[in-house]
Amino acid sequence: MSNEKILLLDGNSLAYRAFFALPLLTNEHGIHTNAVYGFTLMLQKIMEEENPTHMLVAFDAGKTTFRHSTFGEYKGGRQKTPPELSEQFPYVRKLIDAYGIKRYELEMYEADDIIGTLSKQADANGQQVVIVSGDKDLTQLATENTTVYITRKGITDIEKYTPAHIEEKYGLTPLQIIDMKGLMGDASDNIPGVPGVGEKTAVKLLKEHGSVENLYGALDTVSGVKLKEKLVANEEQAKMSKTLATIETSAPIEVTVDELTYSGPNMEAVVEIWKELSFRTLLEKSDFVAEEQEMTELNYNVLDEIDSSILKDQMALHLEMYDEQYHTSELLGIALSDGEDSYFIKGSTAFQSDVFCKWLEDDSKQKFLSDSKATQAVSRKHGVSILGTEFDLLLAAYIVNQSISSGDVSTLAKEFGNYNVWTDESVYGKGAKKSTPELEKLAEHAARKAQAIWQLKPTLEEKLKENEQFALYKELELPLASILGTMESDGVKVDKQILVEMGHDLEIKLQSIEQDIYALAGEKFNINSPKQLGVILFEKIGLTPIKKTKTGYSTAADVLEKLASEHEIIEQILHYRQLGKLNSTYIEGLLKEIHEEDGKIHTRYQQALTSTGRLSSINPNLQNIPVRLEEGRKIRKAFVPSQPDWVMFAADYSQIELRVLAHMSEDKNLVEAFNNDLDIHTKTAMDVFHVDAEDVTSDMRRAAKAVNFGIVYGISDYGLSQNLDITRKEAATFIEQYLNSFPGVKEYMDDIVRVAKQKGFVTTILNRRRYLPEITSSNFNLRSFAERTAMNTPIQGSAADIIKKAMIDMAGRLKDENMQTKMLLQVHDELIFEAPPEEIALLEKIVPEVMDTAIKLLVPLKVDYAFGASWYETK
DNA sequence: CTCTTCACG
DNA sequence: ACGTACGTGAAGAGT
Repeated sequence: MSNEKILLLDGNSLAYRAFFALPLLTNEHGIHTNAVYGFTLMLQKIMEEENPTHMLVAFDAGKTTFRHSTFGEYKGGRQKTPPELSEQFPYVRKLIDAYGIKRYELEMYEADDIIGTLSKQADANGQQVVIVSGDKDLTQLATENTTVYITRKGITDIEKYTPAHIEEKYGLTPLQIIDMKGLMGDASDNIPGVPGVGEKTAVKLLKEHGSVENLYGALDTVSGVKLKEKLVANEEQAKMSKTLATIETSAPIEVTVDELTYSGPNMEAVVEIWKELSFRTLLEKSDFVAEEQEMTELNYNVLDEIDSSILKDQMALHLEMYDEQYHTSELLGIALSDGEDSYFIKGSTAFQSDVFCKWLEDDSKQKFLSDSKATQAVSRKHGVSILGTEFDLLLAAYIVNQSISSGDVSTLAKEFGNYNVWTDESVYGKGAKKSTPELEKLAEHAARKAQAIWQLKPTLEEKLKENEQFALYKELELPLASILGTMESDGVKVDKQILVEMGHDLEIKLQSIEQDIYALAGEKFNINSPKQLGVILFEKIGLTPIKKTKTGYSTAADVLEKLASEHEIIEQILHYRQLGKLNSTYIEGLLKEIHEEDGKIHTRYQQALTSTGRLSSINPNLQNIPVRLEEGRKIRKAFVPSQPDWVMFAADYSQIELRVLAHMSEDKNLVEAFNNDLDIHTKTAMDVFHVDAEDVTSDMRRAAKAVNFGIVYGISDYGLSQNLDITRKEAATFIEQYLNSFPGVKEYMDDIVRVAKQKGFVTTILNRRRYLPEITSSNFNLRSFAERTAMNTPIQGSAADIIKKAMIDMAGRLKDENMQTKMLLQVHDELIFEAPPEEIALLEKIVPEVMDTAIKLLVPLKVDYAFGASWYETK
């Protein structure tokens, strides 16, 4: 008996298992990773448990095997390997190589046969063998020395087949498993067996007769007329099936067991693959990486004051805040790093140093930051404007890959291969347990961030240049960050009194509607609870549910509107909802956000969040202040200029997305329509309905408008039918008519999807990217969604590029003209300013001019503007 | 912490 | 046949 242990793995079978057991995961480049990930987990677990001295992973080679000459339809009718899995096999092989494990495949033979041949050899040598597969056929190889592990549900749950276990489970010997397969067949390999004989019958027959051959030698003794008939009719097939199910144990392989020695992984190579595939959990858990992390030396000093000698011409700078809301958060300290040495200065003491403040304001001293907008905003709060922002890790990372999961330095650093930063959560804790750590810990945490920012600059800049996105980052996003920071810091004045009064009115109305609803329902309930409301409407009152959600009846507005004629309670509920929303989100919500000191609201723009390149606005969201309904629109009366007699000035792009579409598709009809400044919805209606301009009814224009929206969103007949409340067929006709009238648009849409499939991403006018891994998915839903996104993102994203460029130009122009006017808000296609009255005339000239010429398109851009005493009046 | 609803472009 | 319009954030309910 040898103390060697041979581990033989069925590579194809395990990769398949992993693939179907785990959800489809992808890395940032859209490569699917779930099979590789699952395979890795299996490998890790089994090696840890078994401690093998020899290892081999066997693969199937090619499509045909010697079994096909016995039976042409062997494995016939099998579904093609999904492309999401096929693309992962090269990585599985690379991974096995990195682990230092031998792998083998052989023309005309399956992985089973390689494993069978080797296990027989090893068995003869008296070596211990463990076979791992997801395929139960392999259990025929079990012997006293050989155990067969078959994966059960999931990826790490395993059933161990020894001869004893097989005896217990089926009452058969391992070799009789072959006979069992011969009789019952195997649907997945298309092995026919004897029709009508399943596992139960097969086992019973084999217990009596021992083997297929013996059974057919003694057919007379088989009880049951039907069964006997079936056996007689399928004798040839049964014998052939047995042959097919038999694993070859003397395949002409060119490796021997002795060559399979396993001497441990090359962890560096393994980690390299993990990084490439973004296996974050494994990387974090890995001792190797942890060691690597420990090995990194960090020279950092905690300073009480700043000495001019530490301030270099280039430095990474990080302001450590207690929480994300940097407008109000406590400043915990400042970290600096020059790549060699790092420093930490507690609290805001650094800002008391003249040397430091001068350094910050010196344009020739380059600062490397992460989230320059936040850094500058906090510094501004301490009376210092940072100049010389040379690098912003957050923005660079976002441009390289829009799907970065979070903005903290640790996450960003990990994303690009730097594991030397602790997560904020591990330092501060989370939820109620969140607290500031002791000084040393805090200092090292912040210093590590500064050092990582320093180290990552070259990596990120190289990637940006490689992708031809350096200009987008350096000339658009980076300068925009400063402008947004100023807008945030300036804030917008909100008249508290107006909101409070509106709130009182709303409360009174709400109470009255509430009473009406209770009376109509015959009982009190929580109107804000869709669950309780559903019970009242669809069970108590007996209305017909139109739509369901995962959790019950849908009570969404579009559903209720269809029921409005059925019962008068519906109208009341819709009104209650509308007013309730105004009161809770906009009155109470906004009141909570007004800063005591200045009576202003300071939203935060998230510049590295959306997948299209738009901004988003939080705490509070000022990009969704009501406008469509008059009752809500009144909220805008509370948004007023910060100085007496000043006015609010708002300018918006008209139809920017359709103009972008005209530009990108170069559709003649659409380009001409904009060049002639036609009403685009009326023009669309004329083409879709084949009527003259004067015969376009308001309904036709409304439908045309919906079609235009649909085109921008990535058209689908279903979506349009829902929006217009028409049948899918009618919607499909509209779309067809549209695409006939605008053939360039159709061509563009087809092209963009094709390009997305080929490259894996789509781009905007300024070369912003969005990766769309799911566009090649075999899942219809995922694929369709990605296709619509491919059509929409270049349009929405290019529109975002344009207004961002306009904001930079606008800020420059206001400065050049020495104006007092302040840019306050951006709402995707509009800019809101506050201005002294004497500057209005100039604004009327320069705002449209600057916005129109931000980026030159094939068609003109059009800007509408208005001004008044409050945001409400800018219409 | 997820789901539903609803506000905006 | 599949079952969806694109992009966001906030509030309230209920697990």
